[in-house]
Amino acid sequence: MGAKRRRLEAQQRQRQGRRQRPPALPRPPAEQEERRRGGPHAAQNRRPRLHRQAEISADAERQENRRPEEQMPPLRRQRLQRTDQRHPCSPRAECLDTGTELTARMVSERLSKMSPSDVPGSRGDAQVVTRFAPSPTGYLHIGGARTALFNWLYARGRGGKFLLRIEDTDRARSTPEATEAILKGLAWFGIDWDGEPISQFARKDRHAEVAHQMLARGSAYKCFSTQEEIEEFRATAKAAGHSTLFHSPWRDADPATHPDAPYVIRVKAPREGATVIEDAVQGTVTFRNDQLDDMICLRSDGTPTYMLAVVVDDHDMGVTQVIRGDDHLNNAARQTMVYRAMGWDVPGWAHIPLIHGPDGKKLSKRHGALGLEEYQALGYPAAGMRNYLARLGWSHGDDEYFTDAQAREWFDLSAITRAPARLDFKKLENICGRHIAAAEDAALLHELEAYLAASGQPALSATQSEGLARAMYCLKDRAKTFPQIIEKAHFVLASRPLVPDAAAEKALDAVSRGILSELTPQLRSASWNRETLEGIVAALAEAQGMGLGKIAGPLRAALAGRTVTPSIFDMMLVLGREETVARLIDAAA
RNA sequence: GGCCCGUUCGUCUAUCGGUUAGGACGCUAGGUUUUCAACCUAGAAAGAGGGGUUCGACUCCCCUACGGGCUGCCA
Repeated sequence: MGAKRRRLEAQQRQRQGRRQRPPALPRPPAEQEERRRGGPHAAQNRRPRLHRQAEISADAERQENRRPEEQMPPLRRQRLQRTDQRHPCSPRAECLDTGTELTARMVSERLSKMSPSDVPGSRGDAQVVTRFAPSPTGYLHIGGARTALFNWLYARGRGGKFLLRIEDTDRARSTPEATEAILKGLAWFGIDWDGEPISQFARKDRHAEVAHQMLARGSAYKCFSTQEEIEEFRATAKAAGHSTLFHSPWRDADPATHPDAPYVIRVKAPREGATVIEDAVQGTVTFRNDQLDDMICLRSDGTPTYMLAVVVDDHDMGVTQVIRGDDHLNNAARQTMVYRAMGWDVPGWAHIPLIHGPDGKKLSKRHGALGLEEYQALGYPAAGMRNYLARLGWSHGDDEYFTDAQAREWFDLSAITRAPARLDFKKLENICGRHIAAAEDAALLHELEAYLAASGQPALSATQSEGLARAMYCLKDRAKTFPQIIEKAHFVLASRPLVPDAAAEKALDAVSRGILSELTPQLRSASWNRETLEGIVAALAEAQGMGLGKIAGPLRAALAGRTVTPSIFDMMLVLGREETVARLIDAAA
């Protein structure tokens, strides 16, 4: 309920933010800076904040949140991770030791080794910087593709930068193949990114460095509690019906009492007050700090946790808006603690709802296509996918069909819906059909050839390709997908002698064949243009005392060997006199 | 258990307290038509439930129900 209102407020704020950069209300320096940099958030909320702040503890006041990460396959990803992850045999340390070669080869090492300030989009510029941060553990999920699209549209529509970061810190599940699949998927989708993709794993030393800086600043501490102790605590708390948030006994311990044992570094989170997330999509979301625990930043093996890595990377990359799945909304509050601990500006947040299957349930394998490449293999054009996906969960008035340029111009975080949307293949097809009809013939042919390759079908011969190019004009306005173009293009892809399918066979009965043979001599001497051909066929129909429809059926069957084709006149024009006559003779025989 | 988010036609959505609740996809019925697609006309189709606030709530507040997320030395 309050949602809508919040959204409206956010919109207003956003509008203001865009017009008048500097925030209207007084905010802490850090926030102002952030607002100046970012678009949306910038404005985001501010209004309720004043009151709230009064009741929030001093250090909780500048909370905002932000942070990125994430990526995509929100839906089932969690499940997979959970199961995989809890696997007893996935000790991170081991993976780290032996997994070096797992680093995706497509992820530039050079970049990975750059110092933070060399990373594209580094602070300083006032421009918008967004990023897409997928985990290379599989294909590019359709939901992830949409997240990438939103980030891309937002940045590109504002002259900003769109970066790509591969979250490959899970050495056991990350593979170079998956990274490649993701990059390829994005390339097909038509989304380009600035600079080289960044490997999160390659930045682990920087993450550790930040963890130690927090330690030095006193905003983090060493915790020597063992996992067994923590588990035991949780079990007991749960049994007693209490909160399972773990409060480390080492939080305020005297360093002199520190044992010589493995430890993790935890953020010293505020325990009073609240952390407020100003989200461009979700509105103002408040979390009581006593609901947040001292999350671990650095594991006992010295590797960073996702919560830390994501914040450090987004900060170093200069990300101004974090647009990700709403399954991370809670994380935003926790990640905010790291930003505050380091004294960094919190980016603008935008947690978008996930995509559900046609039945309203979380998208899963039983819904069919999950990976973007599957959609390519199914024959949907990329432009149509972009349009459809952009419109799913986001709207711009009554506009349903639009170009990339319009999407970039119109896209706005405040117009994103907060409820999850379902995939509707009928509408997807409708939109795709419009894009195919509007596409240029040559471009369509290229994409169609890519479709054939992606779906494992044989490539076109030079003759077929040439024929398709000539026929495209009469194929594209009656097909919604590439398979449909192929179907209707059978007349130009097949060569004599044509083998009619059952339906076409039926149309070529004895009577029909007789009529066709009367047509042949007339066509031999006709001038080959539409008017003449239409006149000849119409005259023949009249002479036979039948309508054009009666004669078009057999003619269609003879020319294409199919019953679903372009107009018979278009086929004759594309095929030419010689081929047309030859096919009629074949059929009449 | 605790915290957070969500809920308008079948689906995607519009709606900034006052509308006959609009559009699109899909569907139904007609029309056009050389098949398919397209196109034209018409139609069916929605505010989860309950309390408030208000002259007036889809819009604001609360509760309930249902759905989702988080609650890890996962990301």
